[in-house]
Formats: sequence, C-alpha cells, structure tokens
Amino acid sequence: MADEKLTLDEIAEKAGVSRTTASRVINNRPHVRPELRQRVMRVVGATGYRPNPIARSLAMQRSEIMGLVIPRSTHALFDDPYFPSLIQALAKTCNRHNYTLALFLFENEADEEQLYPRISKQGLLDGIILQVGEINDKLASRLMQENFPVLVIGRPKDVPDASYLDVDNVAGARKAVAHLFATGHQRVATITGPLATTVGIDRLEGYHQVLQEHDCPSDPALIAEGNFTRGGGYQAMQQLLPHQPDAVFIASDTMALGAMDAISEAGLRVPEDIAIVGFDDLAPAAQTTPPLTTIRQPIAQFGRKAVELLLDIIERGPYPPRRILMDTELVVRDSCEVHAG
Amino acid sequence: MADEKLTLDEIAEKAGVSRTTASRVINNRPHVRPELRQRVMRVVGATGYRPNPIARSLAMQRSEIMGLVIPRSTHALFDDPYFPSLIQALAKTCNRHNYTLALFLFENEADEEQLYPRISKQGLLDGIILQVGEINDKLASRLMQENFPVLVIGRPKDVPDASYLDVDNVAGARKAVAHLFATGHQRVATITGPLATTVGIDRLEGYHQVLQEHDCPSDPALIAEGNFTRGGGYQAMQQLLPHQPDAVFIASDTMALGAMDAISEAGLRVPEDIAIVGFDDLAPAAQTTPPLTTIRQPIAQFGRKAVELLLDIIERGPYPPRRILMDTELVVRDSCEVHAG
DNA sequence: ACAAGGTTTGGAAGCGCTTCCAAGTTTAAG
DNA sequence: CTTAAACTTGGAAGCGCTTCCAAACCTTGT
Repeated sequence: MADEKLTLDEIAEKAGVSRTTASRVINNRPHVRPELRQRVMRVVGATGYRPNPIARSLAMQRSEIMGLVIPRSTHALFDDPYFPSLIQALAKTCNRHNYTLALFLFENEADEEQLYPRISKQGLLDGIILQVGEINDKLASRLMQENFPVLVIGRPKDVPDASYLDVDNVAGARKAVAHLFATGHQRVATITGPLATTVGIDRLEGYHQVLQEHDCPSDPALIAEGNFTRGGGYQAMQQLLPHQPDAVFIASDTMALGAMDAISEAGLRVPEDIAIVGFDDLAPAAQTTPPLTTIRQPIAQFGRKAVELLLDIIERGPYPPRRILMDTELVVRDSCEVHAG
Repeated sequence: MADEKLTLDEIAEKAGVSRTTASRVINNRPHVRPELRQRVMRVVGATGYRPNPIARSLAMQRSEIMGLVIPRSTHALFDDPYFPSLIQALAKTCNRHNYTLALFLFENEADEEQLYPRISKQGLLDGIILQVGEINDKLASRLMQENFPVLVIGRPKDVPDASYLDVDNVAGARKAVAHLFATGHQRVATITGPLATTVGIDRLEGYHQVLQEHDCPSDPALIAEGNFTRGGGYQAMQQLLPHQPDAVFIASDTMALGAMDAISEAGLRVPEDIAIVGFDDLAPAAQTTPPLTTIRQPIAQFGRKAVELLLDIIERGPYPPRRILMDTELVVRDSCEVHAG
C-alpha cells in the first residue's frame, strides 16, 4: 500500500503518458488506447494511488458530500430510536452512491444561526437532507431561496416548492384507529405528537377522520399532546386516564412505552383495560409486554429513497418539486385484543 | 443575502485591492491597513460573500472535516442509545471547533473493504474518530500504518501506538460489583458484553477483581455473555436464572432491560429476589421499574474530549500516543436494595 | 538628511485535479 | 489511393483559494 502522497502527475510520468490521459483512465473514460490504459492501471495498482478528492471536487464543482441536518432535536434524538435508524439508513445509502454524509445537529436557534453559513454556502455540500421539525422551520425556506438542493424529510408547511419525502401519516393513523374500532373499542383516545409539527397534526387528522366515520364526536378530553419522548407519553397518558378511554392511539412507540408505564402504575392492564396502537415499529415495539400493535414505517426504504431523491435533485434541478408519501403497514401484536364489551 | 457565487477576486476587485489583501482580511491576518480592511469588510458584508471551503481546503491542505467510523454496529446501533448520544456529543463539539463530522457506518467486512479507500486516502478527512469494536479490529492498525490521524474510542488491542479515549471500565465494573456486595448480596452473577471486545473483557475483569477481594471464587455458571442488546440480555439472564444468583452486574443498561424482562417472566422481582446494577446511565435507566442503579459514563464530556484529542493529533502529530481513561460514577437508584439475608 | 529596519501591498506560483481544444493518428469509405 | 470521419493524445487553461516573495512605502535613530 502506498504511503507518501502521490499526484496524478507522478502517476502520469511513471506511466509515460500525459496527465490528461492518466486522468482519463482513472475516471474510466473513453478515448484511451487499451495498451496505455493498462500501463496506467498497472502504475496505479502498484503505487496505491488514489486521487485527491478535494482537488477533484474543486475541478468538478461537486463534492459528493451531502449534509443531513436535524434541528431542535436534543431530547427526541436521545430518546427515540427513530433517528438512529434513519441516520443509519441514510449513511448506508450515501455510501452506496459514493457519497459522504455530513452530520449537522442543531439544538436551538442559536446553533442554527451559527451553523447556517457552514451548510448553506456554495462548495462543501452538494445538497442537504433536512429533517423538518417545527411547522415554521425557516431553514427549509432559507435554503430553498438560496437555490440550494434540499430534500425535506417530513412534510414542510409554508415552503411552496419544497421537495419532500414523508410517510403517509394520515393514512397510517387511520389504519391504527380503524383497527381499534375493528377490535371493538368505543372510547378511543389519542396521544399526539407535538401539534406544532406536521407529523403531529397529520396523525391527529387521521384519528379525527376515523372517529367521524364512526359517528363518534371527538372529545377534546380524549386528546393529549405528547412530545415523542417516553416521559411525554407518560404524562399524556396520565391526563387521559381520568376520562376512561378503552383504547388509545399513540403517535409513536416511544410515547407508547411511557403511556404503558402510566397505565400499569394506575393498576390497569393492556390490552384488557386499555388497548393501544403505536406508530413506528422500531425495535422497542416488539419488546414491550405485551408486544405492541403498531404502524410500521419502512424506515430503511425511507432512507434509501431520501438519498436517491436528493441525488436526483442535485442532478436535474429542483423542478418540478418531488413529493412522495410512503405507505405504512399495520403490525398486529398483542396490545389490542378483541374487546369483550 | 447573496445569490450567485462570488469569488475572492470579485470581492477584491469591488474593494479595489488585490486578491492577496482580500484574503488577508477575510482570514483576519495582519499586515493590512485598517482603512483597507474596513473597505473589504464592507464589501464582504454587502455581498454576503463566503469563501469556497473546497478551494480553501485544497490550498491549505486541510479540509476541516473529520470522520466518525463505527464498524460492525447494526444491531447495537439500533438498540442502544449509547451511539446516538455519542454521535450527538461528537457532532456538537465538531461544530464548535468549526469542523464538520462525516459519518461512516459499517455493517460488515465487505462494507469495510469497500469504504476503506474513501476514508483513508489523503485529502477528504483530516482525521478519524474510530469507535473500536472487535479486539482485532484491523481498521485501526491499517489507518495508523498509513500515518493517518486516528483517535480510537474504546481501548484497542494489538495496535501499539494508538491514541485512545476510553472509560475506565475495570474501575466502573468494580464500583458496580462492590456496591452489590456492600448491599449484602452474596451470589453475584454478571452478564458481560461480547468477550471479543475490550469493553466486554474489562468489565468482566472488574467483576473478577471484586469477587476475589471478597474471597468469592468466580463460578463460570454465574457468568453469561451478552451482546449489548436487549435481546441478548434477556437470553443471558435466562441462562443465569437456574443458578439462582441474588444479584447481577450487567454490562449495559440496554441488556439490563432484557434481563429484567427475563426476571419478571420468571416471576421474580427486582430488587427483592435479584438485585441489579447496570452500566451506562442513559435515558432508559431511569425509566425502568424499578429505576436502575447503574454506572454513569460521562458521555457528553467523552464526545468533547474525543474531538479535542483528535484535533490535537491532527495539529501536533501522533506522538506521543494520547491515552485517556475517564472516570465513571455509581448512580444509586432502586434496583439494588439492601439485602435482608 | 540618510541608512536600517519594519510594515503594506500585490504579482505570481501553487494546491491536485478536470476538461476544452487543437494537433496528430487511425480507420472506413468512396 | 484519396478524403472524410472517426479516435487518441497532450498542452494549457481553469476550479477558488493561500502564501511566498520582492517591491514599495513608512518609521525611527543618528
């Protein structure tokens, strides 16, 4: 294996060709006589030469690095396996496409201000995958305005031409709540995500829709807002308990864990006293007692798709905006038995 | 805010100075008359100019990007909040030092082979933080051999001159096991991490040491190997149960969750029948019933320190190797009451 | 008033690569 | 055998920045 840094010129010289020709063979381009190509290849093999990616980036005006930015994430990032799974899926796909994934985590607006220049300006990043948080996330708009290739994960609001990839949260929530009704439950409550996020709103919307279809007026007392953390689920469930729901649709598995804490603390049982359907189907869902019935997000595909969409935007420009909703799937486990009543 | 891409030359021209001078003021270097400095600053402000980081990298032979590589991580990464916490701490510190963090996740040797060229060769990365997995992780050796700035997280074996940062696992395990004895337990078992990792070995070593100090021969039947996942903890506990330990030191909180599943499934109670001490003190530890007594790793400091060490290595070279063990702290909660017997 | 030393300034080279272009060489076709 | 149409090849100009160096300009002390 090589040691000292080699340059293309040195390779070219050793192979007795011009820099241009050497470049051609290294980039596997046509217009090189097979014999020469071989000669260069041999030198490359022998020396362990690898082109300097920075120089290449400068010349090609493309870095093959994409950024992943996750704003306002502290607690959820610690608490919810959604993010690790997503990050892993993205990193894997990036690498498969010979891209590098750079990570930007913001905790607050100050971070955002400070980091903004680093992610936005021409050069380092070819594009950005932005996990959208709050509804009015300015970040997406700012980046779009600067004509920066952006793919939003989640459905942004007030960002007209944004391309985004999201799970069909309304449909997913509908599946969950419909299942609760189908298993004979009547008083179906919900623990929502933060209602300042579209994901929170959409899952609540699905809940409302199904209630309406069952001629069930929605009762504000049966709706509690959570924050996608276990602690948040716990507190929300405590609010709900006095109103005696017989089932709860909970907008994330992690919150479901918290809710189950609250339920068992109150001396009640899942699913006998209260049925539960969660959302996400990440590792913890299968490990609760009882195992959680939940809505599966195809998170690996999700990561793959996200990278591919961004690549496409980088390649072919932002118009027309790409907008994709991915389907979810109801995974039936034991937290939601058929109801006797 | 600017839109089209500006170059240093354009700034220089607009300010009526040479490119060199413009560069000086942008990099805040001396030898510029205050008046000129102002003039350039004003133009920069007005145009929103930001230097192209790639070009700068090429000229300075430094990219201000560091890599984080986590090999063989699939299951644990999904399952254990240790990694998200670590990643977050690292990303944050990087940003504070104006560095960008690039993520490389390997799932298997094939990935490693495929990605190796991308991370190793001159250019893109100034240095690498390597989360060490298996004992014989070739990756660290390879990178060291290529004279690449590397900081290992965890204690590598068979990599002579590696700089590393680790938690003092032996001492931590000692605290845990000592606490178990101090609370009156006699038959203390352990669930280890993978014994092909130094962290697994070290925590077991601490266990052995304390047993020996209590004139307690270590009984192989009281030692079960886990894999840092919840499922692994569950299985290991099932192995242990027939041998009736009255306490278990479990090498990670995540495994402790699994062990508690097994214990309650067997109709036993924590801490009355079996006391438990975990390791990590991440979010889930405080949320179990009963809350887990555990060993706290200072993971945020850990991330900070890691980045700073790597920066130091980049700056001042790899010698002498830096080797730092960080202290842990016993966090007493309720999984380990004073024992009646 | 003048030399010695310091500060400011910009020209030009260079970081390592891609790529345009023109010149040279083959091949195919007429 | 000629001419057009390919294909090969390398020179040279860039990508946008830093930095060496020499020239020009100020100080200051004597």
